[in-house]
Amino acid sequence: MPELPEVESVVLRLRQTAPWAKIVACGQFRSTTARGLKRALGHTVDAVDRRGKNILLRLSGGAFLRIHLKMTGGLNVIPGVNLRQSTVRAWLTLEDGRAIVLNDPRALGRISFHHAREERSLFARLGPEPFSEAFTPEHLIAAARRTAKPVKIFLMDQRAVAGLGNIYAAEALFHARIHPAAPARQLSAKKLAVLHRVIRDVLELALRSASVAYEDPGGFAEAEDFPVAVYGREGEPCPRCAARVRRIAQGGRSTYYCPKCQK
DNA sequence: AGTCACCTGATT
DNA sequence: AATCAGGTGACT
Repeated sequence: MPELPEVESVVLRLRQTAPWAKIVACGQFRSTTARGLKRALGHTVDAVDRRGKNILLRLSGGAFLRIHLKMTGGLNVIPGVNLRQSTVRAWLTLEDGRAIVLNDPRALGRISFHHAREERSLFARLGPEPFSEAFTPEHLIAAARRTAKPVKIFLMDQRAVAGLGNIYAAEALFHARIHPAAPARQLSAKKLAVLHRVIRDVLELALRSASVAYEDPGGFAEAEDFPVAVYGREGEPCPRCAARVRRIAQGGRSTYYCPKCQK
């Protein structure tokens, strides 16, 4: 999926399509894609929120739909849904004819219906929003002290901070000059304070780039001008020191880093 | 913490 | 044919 910046750009775009007409029909091609979609019928979307990488469509009556785009999902509002389009996985048709469509080539994206009271437990294990006041250097330091994970796994885990994925975790560690395999608990408070700051910097810059993404209704477009330093650049020169970027596997995923800058 | 599972498409 | 992909939850 899109990581936090791309999800946020989807949310901002959805908000621009308000006011919303009543949801009058819905559909999905497989049972696993969505749960309880029909319970949204007759309601309107009152607000669109984001929690970590989750999109929340708050409905009249207090319930909400939780949408997770996973790796390749996209959420679009279009004049009408084209069910011949192979990436369409689920849709909500509005009374004015428009449709909210989950497009996802890999079909990993999920939608679920929840009552308002379920929100707390649903996100109980999700860490603070990176731009919230709750996400302080002290919070990151305390979380790091509690884990045995390598720092890159720790950042992707969503419990210390919500919204980082494979790309921006690697990019943040590059800018903080921290080796991705370093145990999080062994990092100094000073290093973690730097990491805290670069997480915000990286996400903010990515968010600006991501505002032009997701124009492609068939899926998602890559953020256009985010200056990727190491991700996907195995063998290419580090932009800071020109050493070759290295790729290692962590938790079954690729991690990219500069072996000279990140000790 | 690593591995698999969920899915499909692009690339080697 | 095999490997990889911006995620995450359920295993071991």
